[in-house]
Amino acid sequence: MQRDTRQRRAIRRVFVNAGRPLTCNEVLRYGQRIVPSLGVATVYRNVKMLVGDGWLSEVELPGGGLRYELADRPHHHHFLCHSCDQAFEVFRCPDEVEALAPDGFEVDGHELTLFGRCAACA
Amino acid sequence: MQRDTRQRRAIRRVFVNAGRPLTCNEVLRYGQRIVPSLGVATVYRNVKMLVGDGWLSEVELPGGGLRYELADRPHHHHFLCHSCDQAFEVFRCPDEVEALAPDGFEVDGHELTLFGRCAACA
DNA sequence: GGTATAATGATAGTGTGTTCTCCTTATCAT
DNA sequence: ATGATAAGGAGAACACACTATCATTATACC
Repeated sequence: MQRDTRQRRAIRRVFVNAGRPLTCNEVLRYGQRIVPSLGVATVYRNVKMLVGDGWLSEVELPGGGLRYELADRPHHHHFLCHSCDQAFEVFRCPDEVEALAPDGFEVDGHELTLFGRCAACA
Repeated sequence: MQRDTRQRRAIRRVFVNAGRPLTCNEVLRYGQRIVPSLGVATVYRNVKMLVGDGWLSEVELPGGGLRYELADRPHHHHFLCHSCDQAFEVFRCPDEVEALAPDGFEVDGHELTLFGRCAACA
């Protein structure tokens, strides 16, 4: 069975409100504003489950540390602020990037990450 | 003082021969073909030192795990094979990627990673 | 409301990648 | 060749991100 707990609702709400990829740690911090007792294990468990359900998708940006975002977002890329370490979405995408690979290489995806300072930090 | 040891020469040679970004583990494995007794600590120590000297630079690709490559390479991007987990260089680059950032964001770098299967794995 | 049990949360445990310790070895200036 | 000491290597130690354990709590069905 699947129960609709306060914690799970809080975690989903955190992602909907954030509108950017979040680490489990960020989910924990933001989630605790809604449900103060929220624990790490619950965050990891639920994030994993939501990925399994196809509601979240994993985002791996340079710099390590898995992040997660809503799975239903249109194709986009990311901006990583090296001041606050937050990731943001970038909706413009250069065309035909996948044609850049050397001959003989099969491309099935790409990730473009811009680095710098976000609007809040700049 | 700085001594020119067999180990250090081997590590440099590994990078020159590889022509692609390497993890410390890869450096260890390849280096041991030249100096079989080569140990992990030595690899980490020397890689760190070579980065400090500006001879190597760090490459952070999605998926975690720091890689290192020769610092004097011209601007390029990377291809990450999800079959053998090796990284390769991609020398073509879409222009003006840094103009894609949202307003108010200061961009000072970018990383474009293509995913797929390398020529050897495909 | 009562009950079965899914889910939580504190904490211990795990795994992986990296660094430290410390004794031994090898390099280089003499 | 000798000696001072930088560097190496084995293994212990560490940091961290994540997972498992298990007693307790809360949900949802009756």
